[in-house]
Amino acid sequence: MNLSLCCISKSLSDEGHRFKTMTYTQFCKKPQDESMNELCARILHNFKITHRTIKYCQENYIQGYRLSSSLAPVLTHKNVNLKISDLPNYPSIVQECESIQQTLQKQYLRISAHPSEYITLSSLDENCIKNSILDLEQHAEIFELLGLPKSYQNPLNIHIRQDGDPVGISKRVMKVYDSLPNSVRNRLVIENNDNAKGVWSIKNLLKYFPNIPITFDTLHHKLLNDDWTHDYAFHSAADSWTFFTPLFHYSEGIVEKGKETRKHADMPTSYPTNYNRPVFWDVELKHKCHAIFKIRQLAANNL
DNA sequence: ACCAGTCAAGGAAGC
DNA sequence: GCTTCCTTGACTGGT
Repeated sequence: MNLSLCCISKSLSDEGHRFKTMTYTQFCKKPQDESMNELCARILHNFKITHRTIKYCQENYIQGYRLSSSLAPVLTHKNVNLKISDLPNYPSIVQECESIQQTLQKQYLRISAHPSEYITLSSLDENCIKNSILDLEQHAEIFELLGLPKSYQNPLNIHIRQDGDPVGISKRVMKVYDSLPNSVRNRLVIENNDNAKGVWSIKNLLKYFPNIPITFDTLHHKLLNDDWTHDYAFHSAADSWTFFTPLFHYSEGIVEKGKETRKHADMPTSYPTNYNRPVFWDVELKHKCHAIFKIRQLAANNL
């Protein structure tokens, strides 16, 4: 079973290896020089934490890693609008990324990313679209820095945030999609969602986005299955990846009043089913690496 | 050292 | 139609 760690290793985090961040509000509170120096230092630090986490995955035979979506905060804010390559310490960041590439060459790890939940390519507000594209482009810039191919082997996964008429929404999304740079478009995949009155089930994603790989998320599907069984949705989504190995999401919801909610649980009680197909699973459980180890154990016990 | 409040996004959902 | 919620982990400032 190919399992993938999402952003953070809880073990490393507990040892004090944590990402650093900065909000736009904080950035504005101090003189620009001072804030920029601090921001650059934090971003470089984040690449080093990423490198450390990648090594952790390799040491523990974890086959995939989802990059944090806040490696380089503030830069994509509309009033800042900087690329990583604009930073004064860019050479140091490049150096760290080259070092990460060397690490990746020693032992394969499938790298992916899940840009912000707030990305929307269907918005009627042009500024929202613009901000979303900036965010996606920054992710692509990081993938390029890591020397990753522009393909679904290293996917950028997003949701269709907006619910309503799927015809109009998909039309708007595809118009933006066609304008995206190759570095984003060639990696972009779409995940099912689970809003109570939502339309973006696996069934509808496949129907309205027939040429884009669809990410099957087990928990979202439980909450919005649109009359498709788990195995039918799994196989249909897997087929959409054609000759790439699908990267799916596995999670379990906290049970409240006898009902499974969309809130992610800390640890698994079960494990994902592959139906004998090759699949990678991002493990979206809060205890991160510990959840991965538990899934392995549960699966091994049932062999 | 610890704790509660803050931060960011844009659409959903509730009143 | 307006307000609150969602989500996350780290930052911030007060004790």
